Amino acid sequence: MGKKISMAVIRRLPRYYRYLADLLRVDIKRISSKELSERMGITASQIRQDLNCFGGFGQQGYGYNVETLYREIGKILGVERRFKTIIIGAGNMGNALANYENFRNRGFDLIGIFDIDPNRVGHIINGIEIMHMDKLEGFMKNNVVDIAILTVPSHSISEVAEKVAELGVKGIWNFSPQDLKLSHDVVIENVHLSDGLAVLGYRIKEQEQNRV
Amino acid sequence: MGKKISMAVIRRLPRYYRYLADLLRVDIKRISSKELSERMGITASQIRQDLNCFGGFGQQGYGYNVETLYREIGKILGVERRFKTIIIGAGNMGNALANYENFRNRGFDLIGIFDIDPNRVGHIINGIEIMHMDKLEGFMKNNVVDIAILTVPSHSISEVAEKVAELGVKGIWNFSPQDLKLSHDVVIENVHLSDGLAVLGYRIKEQEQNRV
DNA sequence: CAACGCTTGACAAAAAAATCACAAAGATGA
DNA sequence: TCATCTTTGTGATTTTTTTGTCAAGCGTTG
Repeated sequence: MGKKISMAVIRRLPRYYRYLADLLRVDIKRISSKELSERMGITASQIRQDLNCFGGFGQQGYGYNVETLYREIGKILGVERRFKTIIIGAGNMGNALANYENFRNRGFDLIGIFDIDPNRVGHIINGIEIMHMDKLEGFMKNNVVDIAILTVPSHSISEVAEKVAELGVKGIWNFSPQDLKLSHDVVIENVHLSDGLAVLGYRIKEQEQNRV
Repeated sequence: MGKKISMAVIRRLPRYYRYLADLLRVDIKRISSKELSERMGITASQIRQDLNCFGGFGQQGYGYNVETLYREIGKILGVERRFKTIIIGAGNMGNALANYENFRNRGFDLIGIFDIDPNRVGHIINGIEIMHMDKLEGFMKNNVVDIAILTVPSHSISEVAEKVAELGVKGIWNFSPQDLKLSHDVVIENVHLSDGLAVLGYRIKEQEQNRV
């Protein structure tokens, strides 16, 4: 296993995974890179090359078996593994994420929700009671927590991130507009929703100009 | 204006914009590509090349004037322009987005929220009353709507998207896990939150293996 | 005001990513 | 069974993106 796979490929995998799930749902058993490429709007060549990074799942003259391919990509992404997950920050975004059913299907088990606001503590979201931040340390010493989803205000993001990192979290999903960088070797995914919106604005502006 | 700017560059602009806002906040007047590169964790060369796509904002021996650069990037992204925006789907995610104050600062004015659920209609989010989907068409004929944020369930996403496209929306910000593709020339940004989470899972798995 | 140091903008080089093209192998059908 | 058709996997090629380099220009200092 010498060759390392580029992030560009990895970031496409969830998309393949989604499309394959769609195919399974409508009971399509096999798919060629060509047909998949048409559905996804990328080149067949790219699909073949991407999938080949992980081994030859396809068969000449036949294509790919949808179920096998789905399972294999799932394995690569780690869907078979369960990640114990907590949410810190039970505001609107925390709420929305806590209620997002898809996460469980993808291997992420929500086991705790924390907030600093006493008015929120005690409320139940999606079957889980919101705990006060004071309880975080104790909770994390009694439970293995793999991932912390941070939906706290910008001004406290780095403090909270440091804390969960020290307490042994393996990954952080950061929803604050502030980029996170930690000394610990914790994997971080920054989301930055509004960046996407800004790009949307740019593209609209550009299209309006081009139409003239 | 012959040369076209690559998406790779565009997608970095909001990040520059954020960092510059941070600098302004702490009253830093000037910044060199070298120092900015250290803060952002990218190469100085890339920063200079990116910024140069839009014209020479910098000055030899001095660096970049933070405020000027901030304003210029804002202009490129279209922050000075206002986008009239509606949200369709007042569930948890729609709620979270409706309450996200940052949007207004970035040029996006929320002027309407719609939902199909009669129990939600009439409630007020962030000063705006949720209207029933039946009212959408009338609303869009009486108001210019630039952007529709779609936080509806997957099964109705394409129907709703088609509708707002026909009614003249210029951009769609799609939060459903389903990729959107329309015939109309509407600009679409798909979000796919859970893709990011899946990548986080992959990276954690990978790091665990490498540590062995 | 001259000399020095810093930093940009531009171009060149390198690296990474995407695409092309085709031999090889399995599927299909007569 | 055999010929034909389809489609993969892969090395070569092209394109895109990132990084490196340096002359030229500006600011700063004495």
